[in-house]
Amino acid sequence: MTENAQTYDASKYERPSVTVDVVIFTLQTNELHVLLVQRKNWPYEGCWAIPGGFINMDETLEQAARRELEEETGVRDVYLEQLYTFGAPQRDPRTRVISVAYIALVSADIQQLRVSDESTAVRWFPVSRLPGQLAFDHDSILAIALDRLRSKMEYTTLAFQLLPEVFSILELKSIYEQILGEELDKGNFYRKIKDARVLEDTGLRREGRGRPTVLYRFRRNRGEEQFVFRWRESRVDAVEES
Amino acid sequence: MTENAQTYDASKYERPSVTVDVVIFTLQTNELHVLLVQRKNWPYEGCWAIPGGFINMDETLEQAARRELEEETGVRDVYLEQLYTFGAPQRDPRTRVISVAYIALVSADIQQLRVSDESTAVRWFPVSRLPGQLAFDHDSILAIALDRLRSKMEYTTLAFQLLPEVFSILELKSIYEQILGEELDKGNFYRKIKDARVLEDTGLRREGRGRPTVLYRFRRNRGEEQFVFRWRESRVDAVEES
DNA sequence: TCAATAGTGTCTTTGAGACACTATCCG
DNA sequence: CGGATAGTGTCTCAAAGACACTATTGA
Repeated sequence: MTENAQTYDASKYERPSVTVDVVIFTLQTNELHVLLVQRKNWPYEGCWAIPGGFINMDETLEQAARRELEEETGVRDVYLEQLYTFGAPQRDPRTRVISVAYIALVSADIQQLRVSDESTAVRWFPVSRLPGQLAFDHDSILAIALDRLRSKMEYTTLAFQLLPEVFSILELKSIYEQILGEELDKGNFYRKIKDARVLEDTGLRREGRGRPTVLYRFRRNRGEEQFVFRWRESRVDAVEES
Repeated sequence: MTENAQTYDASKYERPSVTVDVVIFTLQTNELHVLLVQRKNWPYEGCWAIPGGFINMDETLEQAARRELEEETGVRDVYLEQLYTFGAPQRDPRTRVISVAYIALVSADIQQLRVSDESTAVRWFPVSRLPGQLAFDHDSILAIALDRLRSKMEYTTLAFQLLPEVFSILELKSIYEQILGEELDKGNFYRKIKDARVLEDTGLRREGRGRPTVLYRFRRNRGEEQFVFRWRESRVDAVEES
């Protein structure tokens, strides 16, 4: 029988490595994109992968994720949430690596990338056109991240994280459509958003070919006014390790 | 700048320990209970804690969770799902320990416990009457587990995992009430359950003081007939690391 | 005035909740 | 019969969806 955590002698067991991987989403030209890095070394040399790295002994998991995120994109203070922890024994051929995956949502108007020392490239890819198979089990991490994103869109204000500071209601609608992969009724969308009272008129207008657009910003600090978006019935966000 | 995962030299970094903790729920005398073990050694000697242990290098996280579960309860083949990963640097005074927490639901009719070598006791506690403060950050792990359980009850068939093989509709209603902490309307409950077509009449009846009860079993293999329970509007299951 | 885009009103259907009613047993 | 428990029917109200309508601009 295995000894349990209660009489632990720190030096006694072999320890796995622990990494944090961050699936970073953004919206570009009205399409959902994900940030990938191209690996320079074995294993999966040349393959694209989800950015990540080892945790330091003195930081929390979330701090590690924010550090990775900033190293790749220079972005701070964005939405970040823990996704799932992947720990299949052979997922990394070098050694036992347990990876705590996070999702980050980066606003559409921020996009400076930094190629890290050990990658040959960093790029945004539309989620519908990925560059072949990803390294390690990153295909399934990404798939699970997308599921979670879709599922959370339906009952939170997550979508706002992807928009620039100021936007129109139809742009917001378009994000929902992008991510949910389905058309939404314009009238019903207007109604729902207005009823939810999560938007603040900026007084700005944007002129174009037709009638000018009213621009809003997201109303932060709505206090406890918790609110629920709901666009469809289905909701499945159980996650199974493969 | 930290080196990233791509040029990893296995021996180069200090590694954290990784444990799996399993929050095990069951239903006893119509009340939700959780399994706790009493610690024999430093730290938190004498405190109650969520059962858990170190992962082996050759097992998946889920296998480790199932192993722990079986060591404590002798139970196999129960519902198990990953909850969240806790990794604050000082959560364990001995060394850096990252803990992947799971939730397990154990059917009401199975209850043999095994006191592990390193605990002085193992016991079921009603979630409403816990034995003071738990060890480590286990209070917050348990709180998050309860939130998740409540939230998932509202749109999945999770509740069935807590029932014995055969049960009545009113017993099912009572589980929902226990976990959601609120009364449900009998008529509406009947309607919803019937409409959902997740039950199978066993042909059995149970006699008591009044009209006999029809007994059902959960209809497994409903194919793709995914279905949604929904009892209230609210749904918040975001999790923040403290 | 027309094309183009933004935004509103309204009817129908669905489903949740409240609650009163009926059913079947024991004594 | 009456008390006890199981189970059903039905009314109301609110929200979701479909879809037709109006509004405001530039060319």
